[in-house]
Amino acid sequence: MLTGDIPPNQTIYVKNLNEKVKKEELKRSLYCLFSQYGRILDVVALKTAKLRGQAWVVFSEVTAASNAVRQMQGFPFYDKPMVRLVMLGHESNMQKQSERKKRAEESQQSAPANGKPESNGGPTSFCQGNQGAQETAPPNNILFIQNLPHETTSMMLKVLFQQYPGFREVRMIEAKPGIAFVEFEDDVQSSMAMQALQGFKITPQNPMAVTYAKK
DNA sequence: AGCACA
Repeated sequence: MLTGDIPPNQTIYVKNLNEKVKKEELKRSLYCLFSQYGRILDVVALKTAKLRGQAWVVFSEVTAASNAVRQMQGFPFYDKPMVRLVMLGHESNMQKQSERKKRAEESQQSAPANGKPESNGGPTSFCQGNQGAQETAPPNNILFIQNLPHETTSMMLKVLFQQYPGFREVRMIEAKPGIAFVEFEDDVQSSMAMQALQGFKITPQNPMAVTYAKK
């Protein structure tokens, strides 16, 4: 199917995950958390002695994987910082990885969770803002920002977003801390800003999640 | 610490 070169890998490896979290919930939360950066094909997590506390997240885009790796370093996930997130793809296991990827694509319909947290009594709050991954949401000149620290002001966001052409304004809702709307002149310009500031951390535990606003 | 699901 894929011609020529082995495509650059789009799988990231995470470790130092909280081993007390049940496998299904872990996968669901990872899926939700990483969906901010792009479409996810698969999440693998096992609870065997050797593999617990680790996971593989397969993105459909390499750029998404690389953004996720950069921006989620240190993110407090179930009380443990995600340390040493890495992108896979050394010659040593290129072969295996492209097999994995193929399997992931084939079994895409069994991708974990569509953002339906069934609160099994655990902190399943990592979906708090997935109103749909940005890749599937239709472009909009208005961006929806989530996961902001509650002390964020519109002034702070203005400083960040006005660097990008077409910036119009920031709107925040007093009653709903942690989110904001940022308007641009058109959706090409809003998209540029989204790419640039996706995952930007106002504090280390708040990588901002930028999606297109719903219409 | 730890690098793959069947």
